[in-house]
Amino acid sequence: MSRFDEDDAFEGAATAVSQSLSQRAMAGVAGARGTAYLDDLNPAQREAAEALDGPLLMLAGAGTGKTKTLMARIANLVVSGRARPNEILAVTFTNKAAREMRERLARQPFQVLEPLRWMGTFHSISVKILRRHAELAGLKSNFTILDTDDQIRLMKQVINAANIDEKRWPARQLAGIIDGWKNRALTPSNVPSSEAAAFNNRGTELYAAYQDRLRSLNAADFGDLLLYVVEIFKAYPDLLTEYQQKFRYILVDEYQDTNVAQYLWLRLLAQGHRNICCVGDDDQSIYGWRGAEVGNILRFEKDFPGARVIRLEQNYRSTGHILAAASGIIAKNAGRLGKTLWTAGGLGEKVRLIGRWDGEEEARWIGEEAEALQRGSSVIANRRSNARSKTSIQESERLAKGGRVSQNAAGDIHVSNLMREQSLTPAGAGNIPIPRGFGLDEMAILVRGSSQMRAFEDRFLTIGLPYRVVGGPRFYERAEIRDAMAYFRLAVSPTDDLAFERIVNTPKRGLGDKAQQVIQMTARADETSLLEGARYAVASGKLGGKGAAELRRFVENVDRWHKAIAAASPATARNPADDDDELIELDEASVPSAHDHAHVRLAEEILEESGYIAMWQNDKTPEAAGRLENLKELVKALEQFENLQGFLEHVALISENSSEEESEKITIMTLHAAKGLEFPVVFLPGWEDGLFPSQRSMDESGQKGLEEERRLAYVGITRAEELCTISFAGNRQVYGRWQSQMPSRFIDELPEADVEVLTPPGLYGGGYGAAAGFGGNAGGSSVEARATKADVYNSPGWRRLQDRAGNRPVSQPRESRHTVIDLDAVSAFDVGDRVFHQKFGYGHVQEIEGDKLAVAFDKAGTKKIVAGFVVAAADADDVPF
DNA sequence: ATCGGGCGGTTTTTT
DNA sequence: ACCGCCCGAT
Repeated sequence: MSRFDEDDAFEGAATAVSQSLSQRAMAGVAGARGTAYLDDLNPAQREAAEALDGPLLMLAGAGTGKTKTLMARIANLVVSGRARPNEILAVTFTNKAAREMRERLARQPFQVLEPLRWMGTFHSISVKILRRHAELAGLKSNFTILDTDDQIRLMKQVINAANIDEKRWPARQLAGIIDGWKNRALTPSNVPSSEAAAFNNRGTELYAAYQDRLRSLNAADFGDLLLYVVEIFKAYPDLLTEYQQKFRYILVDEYQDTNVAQYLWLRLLAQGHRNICCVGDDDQSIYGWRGAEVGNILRFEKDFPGARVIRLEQNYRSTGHILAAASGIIAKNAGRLGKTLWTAGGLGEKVRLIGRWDGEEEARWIGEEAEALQRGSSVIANRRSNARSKTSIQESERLAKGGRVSQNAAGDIHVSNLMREQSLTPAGAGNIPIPRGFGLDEMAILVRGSSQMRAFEDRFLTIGLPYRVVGGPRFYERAEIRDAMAYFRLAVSPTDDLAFERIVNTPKRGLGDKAQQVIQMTARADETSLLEGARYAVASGKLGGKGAAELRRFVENVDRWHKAIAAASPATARNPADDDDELIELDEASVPSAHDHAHVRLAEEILEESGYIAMWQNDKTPEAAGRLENLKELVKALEQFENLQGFLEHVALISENSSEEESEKITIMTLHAAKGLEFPVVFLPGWEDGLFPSQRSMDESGQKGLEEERRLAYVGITRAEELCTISFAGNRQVYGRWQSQMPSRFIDELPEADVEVLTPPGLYGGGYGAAAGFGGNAGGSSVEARATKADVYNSPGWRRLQDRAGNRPVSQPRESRHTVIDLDAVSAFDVGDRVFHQKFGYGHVQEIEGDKLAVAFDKAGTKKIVAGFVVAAADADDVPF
């Protein structure tokens, strides 16, 4: 299979021109007169770009010009003669970040002529290193990389082999546990005894078994890639020294997202020279749930004594009000490194806050607002400026009679002189000023969870508003793509048993469980691959009937494909251990710029001859056409590569949506996906307790979880450049059930002075900010504060709104049967109390342990819950639904 | 061997 | 409400 230099060959194409130049221009940088690239940096940026030696932590807030600074720093490293580009290790978290940095570097006024060969993700760099020293980890250098899907399937096998009921102990859960261990750089023998109880007391045993299985398949999962490198470095100090000397300077982006394994990886490499520059923002750490340790960044100065810390705080992205709102929220978090964003620009628009009746209306309002903004107005400003129109006059009359909220036929809320009543808008602002007209692709809707997306898609389809969903099912994760890839994998390495299993009966070849068992048995008896087992099973007559004939054809096909591949790539014979940078350069230089496309034709043949294409052509379901399209796209993507091996390696580490259309569309994506992006107009819907902050985060991680949610809120707001609109709904369908929602506690945390409330009175009674102090637990009783908000939904304004809703079933919001308990009010419960939990329903308190309760739920069994997230319930008979 | 109905699970996402 | 998975019926 492919080796570590092949992605270089791919990336190499883009740098081919500078490549040939590099042989002459050893200085590595051209176009830089002295240090001109430092000129347009602000003082902090400049300091960070010039502090080249020793450990440096660059705390770069959102929109503070981090990448620009990094570019200058890299140029500086090279120009000052401290390092050649290939002696700089630049690590990013995602491929996207690596690609962007590479492109950005290419666009600089100066040019680093040699490529930064060691710029990439933790994983891709690890693979590079690991392919050279695979045998030290018990692998061959052509090991395959399993993705999550393979991983789960393998784990299922391990669980079944251990005679465990896979129903009660699902593979996904085991995968989560093992991933967690790998993230913390724990090998099976290192797992602390305190965690021995994991997975029915057999976690470590299964972990060991899984690792054995992987090794016998010559495969590694994502976690292994990092873990093995760490293990090798620890076990072979001489080798580590080599790499320490090779990477004279280390740059790390998004340091707040690193997990323990990545931290150790970096620390090992940086140990000698300590020339490590970590860039990050503790306030944007939002991946704790998958093992990221904010602690890494908080601890930096202890890890690297004498480290410099430079803060980039001048923000070039957002207006003053937006920054102030974001800062106000994040200030509620404890244990920050501390950073205050400021801007030299103006205050701009206030952050706008609006409540709606339910999720559908929220989507409806945002859709209309998006349309209005295109014309440079706002739905609300619009209505007002149209005060002469008939409906508006009627409404004005109604308002004059004391009605404060009305609704037009479309169900829109018309807002009266709310602003003046609430004194939240500068006096005399008779209109809501909208800075300018915005294009749809300047707008984004950022949601907490993908389940929220559908309401918007539904609505936008109805009104014909073009939208784009980012982060849907990834191209390379689609079934048809994975099937096709399995064919390619098997053709490249006929011993790839996982690939064999996946496609031996796809399309249907009459090979069911029975036949596949025979193949497995035969292969195991001969200690050989499934393909060989199949060959023998057919030849020896162990397998008969029409399945056998099909299987024979299948085996023959694979043989033929494999031969074709072997014939086309003599390079496979080269020993990867010989590779070093110089050799790679020669290789890249000799790559013909115009590939002949033999491997593309072969891929087409494979898909044809296997009957896979025919399978979808015969499929009458509506998705079939799309799947065929995707397969075409896959084949097309192959053209970018030299051979199938290189392609497979690339895909193993990368997943991206390949089709990127250009037309004007509003973007819908999750807050997580939005990190690092910016939009002039941002909508942040669904700010409701339980949804955002997410109930589950809080249940699972308590205060820590809440703080991560808060950082997510911070990330969301700081995506906005000019206009940021937060919204919430009073009712929402969750898992098919209608639930009444309470506005997010984060809304209370927004600084009043930076927020403009567009919500009709009554929808948010008690006045904005009435509940301030909740969550900070400094103020008075949160119980009261929350109760006040719950009452909002029984207020006259709310009722009226409800009556007028007309076109929908009016489901009376459930009355609060319970009082919400303060996060810290543990003593509020006794053993035996009846409690309610948003997700698990009703139950009785069994045990109290610090701030955690053990609750026996009626339906969900016994769970440990943080006390703040259950509420006292009236009595056992009082069960709703 | 293959199709369909019932059942449980259900965030966020990368590599 | 929806999706994927497993088992029972064809």
